[in-house]
Amino acid sequence: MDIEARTAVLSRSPFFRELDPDLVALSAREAQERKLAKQESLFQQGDDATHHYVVAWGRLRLDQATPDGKNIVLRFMGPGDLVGSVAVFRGMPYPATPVAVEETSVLSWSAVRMMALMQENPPLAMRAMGMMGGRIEELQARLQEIATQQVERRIAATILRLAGQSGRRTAEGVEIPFALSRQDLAEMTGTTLHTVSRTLSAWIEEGLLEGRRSSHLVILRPHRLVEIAEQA
Amino acid sequence: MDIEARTAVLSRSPFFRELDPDLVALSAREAQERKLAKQESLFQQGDDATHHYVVAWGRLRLDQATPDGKNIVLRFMGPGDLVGSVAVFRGMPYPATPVAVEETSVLSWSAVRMMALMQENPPLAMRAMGMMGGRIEELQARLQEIATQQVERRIAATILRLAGQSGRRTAEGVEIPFALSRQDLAEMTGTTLHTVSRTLSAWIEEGLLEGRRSSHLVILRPHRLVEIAEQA
DNA sequence: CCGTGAATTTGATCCCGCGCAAATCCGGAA
DNA sequence: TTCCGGATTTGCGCGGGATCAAATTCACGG
Repeated sequence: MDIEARTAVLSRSPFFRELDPDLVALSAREAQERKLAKQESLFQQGDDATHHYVVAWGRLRLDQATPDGKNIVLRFMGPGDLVGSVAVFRGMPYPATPVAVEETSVLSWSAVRMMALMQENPPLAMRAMGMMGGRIEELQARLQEIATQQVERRIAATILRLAGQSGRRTAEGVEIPFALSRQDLAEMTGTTLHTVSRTLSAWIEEGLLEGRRSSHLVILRPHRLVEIAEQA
Repeated sequence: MDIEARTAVLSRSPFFRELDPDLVALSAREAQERKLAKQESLFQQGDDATHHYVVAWGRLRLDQATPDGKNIVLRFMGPGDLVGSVAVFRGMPYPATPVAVEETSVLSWSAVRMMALMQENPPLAMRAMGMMGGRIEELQARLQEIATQQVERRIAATILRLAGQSGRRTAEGVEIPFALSRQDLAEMTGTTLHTVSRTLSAWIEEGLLEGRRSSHLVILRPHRLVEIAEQA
């Protein structure tokens, strides 16, 4: 990817968007690019946090392994999303593993270099805080869901959240544009793939969704899904 | 509270600790103090986020109301903790309500003033990011617990987390130095007060804990509690 | 010191969703 | 085209915790 392409990617990312063009250009020039094959990890949970990354294109799934061998999906990340920064700012090892769910390209900067960029460009630091704040609010919302709502509502809310973050409007409805397994949804909602499968089957039956087997999910009746997510 | 007392409070807070003394003194001088009676709220969920706060003394419980009238406890905050900043950085309304569980004093700064302080003092901005990162990791850990572990383990983990954040070593064990109801624990762990009550009763019976009724909880055998939290 | 009410404890029952098992269905490799 | 393996679907029975109920027990105001 040449510098222009990188600059274009960065200026579209929520992190650099509308910041000083010189800063964006400089950052694009200094970034290292890395490509990941499907299934490949950007780094491993527990590794020292040495770099900040921004997804250029593709899709990552952020997995957290539990001490007892289970796994939960913290989130999916696409173009423009910031990866690894939380750990770098804390000076702690990465708390999760980002895995490419399709071929993916990321740009990276070393911790020290990004620190310097932020110190020289306070607006960049403000952006980083805004993004971390967004992550906190998302996590709080999910915690609230899982703590108070039944499985069906959580699955609906999770699908809607994914649609809001990455959904693409198509002729039939809103498509979630990447492979999302029943297992993934189970690990995002704190349930089992069995329950997710049963729930989605019912919804597909009902004409609410489309996406049997491994095709991408398409929400045919978003409003109805919102009703399920909010049902009193 | 006079300037010296404020300065002392701030220099002990994780937010200002070991930063430039002039900055700490300036911040202390500019802060507004506000006292809250027991049960009083600092602000309401949904209010515009206009100020950053640091707890000087006392204790706040951060509550999040769900759309369907339930409530969850996001965390407890004590001296040195930062309140409200997440929302201010996002430019969104406060997502939760901090309620004083005992008489409490907070220091505050307007959003613009704090922004200026951070832009002039990058290390302060870095601190803020570190603290937000800590919040993110805590939320991720809780999400993992609630998504994968049984209630008993979650309650144990929650008590241990509170002990780690605010616990005081006493002759008998580790005390959680504020009123923490069964209901509070239930709203932190995603269960009901009934289940919490049963679980704690068993632990008290077993000599693991102390704190029937509304006295403060004391962990008599922390190691045993860790075992429960980590039981395979 | 007593009465009142909220917090806690405890009991009994029910049911959502998990665990286990098995069948089925594709996607892709050869 | 066929075969293989992982993903998905579906059935069934049990159990952890929720729900519904009620009894206790303190803290506290008067």
